Amino acid sequence: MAGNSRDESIMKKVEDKDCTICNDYSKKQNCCNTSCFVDDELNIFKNLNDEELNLIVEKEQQIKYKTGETIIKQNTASTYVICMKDGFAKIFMEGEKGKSLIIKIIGKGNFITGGGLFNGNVHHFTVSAITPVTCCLIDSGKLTQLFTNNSQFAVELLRTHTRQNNFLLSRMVGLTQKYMPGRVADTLLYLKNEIYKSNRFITTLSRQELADMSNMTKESLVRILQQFKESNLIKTHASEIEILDEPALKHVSING
Amino acid sequence: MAGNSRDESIMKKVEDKDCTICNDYSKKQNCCNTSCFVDDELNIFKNLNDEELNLIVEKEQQIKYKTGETIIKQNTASTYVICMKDGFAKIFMEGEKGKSLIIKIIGKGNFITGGGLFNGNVHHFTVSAITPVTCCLIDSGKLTQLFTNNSQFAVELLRTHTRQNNFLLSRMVGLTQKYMPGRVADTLLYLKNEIYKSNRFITTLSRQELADMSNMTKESLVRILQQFKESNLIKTHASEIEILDEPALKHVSING
DNA sequence: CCTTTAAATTGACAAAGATCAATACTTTAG
DNA sequence: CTAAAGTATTGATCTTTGTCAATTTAAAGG
Repeated sequence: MAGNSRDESIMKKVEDKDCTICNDYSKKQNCCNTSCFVDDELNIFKNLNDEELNLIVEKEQQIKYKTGETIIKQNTASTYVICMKDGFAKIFMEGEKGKSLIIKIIGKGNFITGGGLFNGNVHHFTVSAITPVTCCLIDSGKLTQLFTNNSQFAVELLRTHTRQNNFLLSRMVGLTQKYMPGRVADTLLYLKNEIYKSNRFITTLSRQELADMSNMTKESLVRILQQFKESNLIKTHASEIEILDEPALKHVSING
Repeated sequence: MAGNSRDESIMKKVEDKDCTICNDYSKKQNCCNTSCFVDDELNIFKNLNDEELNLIVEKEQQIKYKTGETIIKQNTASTYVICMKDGFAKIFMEGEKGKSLIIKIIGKGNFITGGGLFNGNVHHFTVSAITPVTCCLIDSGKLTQLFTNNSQFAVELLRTHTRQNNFLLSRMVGLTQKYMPGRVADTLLYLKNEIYKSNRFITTLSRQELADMSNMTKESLVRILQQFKESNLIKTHASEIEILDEPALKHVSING
């Protein structure tokens, strides 16, 4: 969780440059711009025209967070929709007794709208950076303006929310009905397929965080990883994890 | 789960009448009509004008289900939004190994849109009647039409979805981070405050179903109820449950 | 390179919760 | 009213998972 001074110094360097987009020398950070939005199926802004896109990013700056910094704090209100431009963050809920439950990891191109859009704007989760993060904060008031003229945009937002809903439902069943090995298998497959997109990856997630994703203690998580290693399902060296036998992990996920 | 023949006979009688709304004697069931929608804050149709409301209910009939009948089956596609007109239903997920997790109970005035609205229309949960149910099935294609002209309606739908999202998040934390007494307390408080709206209620939910709401076995649920009775938090006679000490139950919910 | 601190791992033990089996109620069907 | 079937309750026992303490490994700062 502690700040990382090497990352920090690199960031400072970047921040010291003037805005490369608008060339306003009074600005020490890049502005947001339409390139902030990855051009994929999940982009809620994909149906907007240039004029609409510009309305959204107008006057917004990119914000940078260091590893461990809180981007959104649970139970506080904010009127931002966040678009991740670079880096990874964890979305998690802080329960009583200091326990955390990590709902998902977000990366480049992902949006965070879940909180209380049109609904009091209170966020029911905390978002914090697990690597240095660059993101755009878009005032959600601007979204409302778009609704009037562009119903396709509303459909897109609704689609995002039903998708999120279904994700939460399947996660809920997984967390409540599977034994520990099944839940750890799910976490590993999620990281491989959704986040790092590689069989072998170096993660900045600690064992405690992997445990928070799998709803168990760090000790239990370590023991399950150990079992997986002994069965040759995975290989690990400190923060590097390699999936050796995905079919077997899937089998554990379903039957474990 | 088995059908209830007394309920059935009553329903048959109702079904044999002609439509009391449109007086079309060829119809053996009531049509849907604008009175299907309860006039409260959660009504997603509250901002529609008469013309729009009529578009929605036009040609739709009320459908009746018997206790135990399946209204929506998990992993099937349907293009309906369901509006509950009478009775109660449970929304639950069927996991592997035959285990069920009841997400919530719905009653008069509630809508079911969660599934895959604008998103493939596949429902990720099963809905089944826990009492005789009357509901309207509204073709979701009609909703799309409304978007073009009424952006306020889109906002309303989004609001429903963010609310559902936040509900799922808090339920997820409750189910994963609380001990059994806390989870049972949550279930009882939910039934009292959200469903039956009375300290004393007779429920058609079996102990198994109460357990499915609390993520535990029926035996464990019974034991916790027994403890609550011994501590004078509740009183039970078969299917009747009475909350005697709500503050204490809330205390168990938070600290249990 | 060494010191200090944090993170990861391991083992022994305790607690929470599930399973299994037996018994007691309730409800339904005749 | 009574038998049969389903549901609820209880106790004994086993499994899963968490807790605590000790040890090892890795990382950060000088």
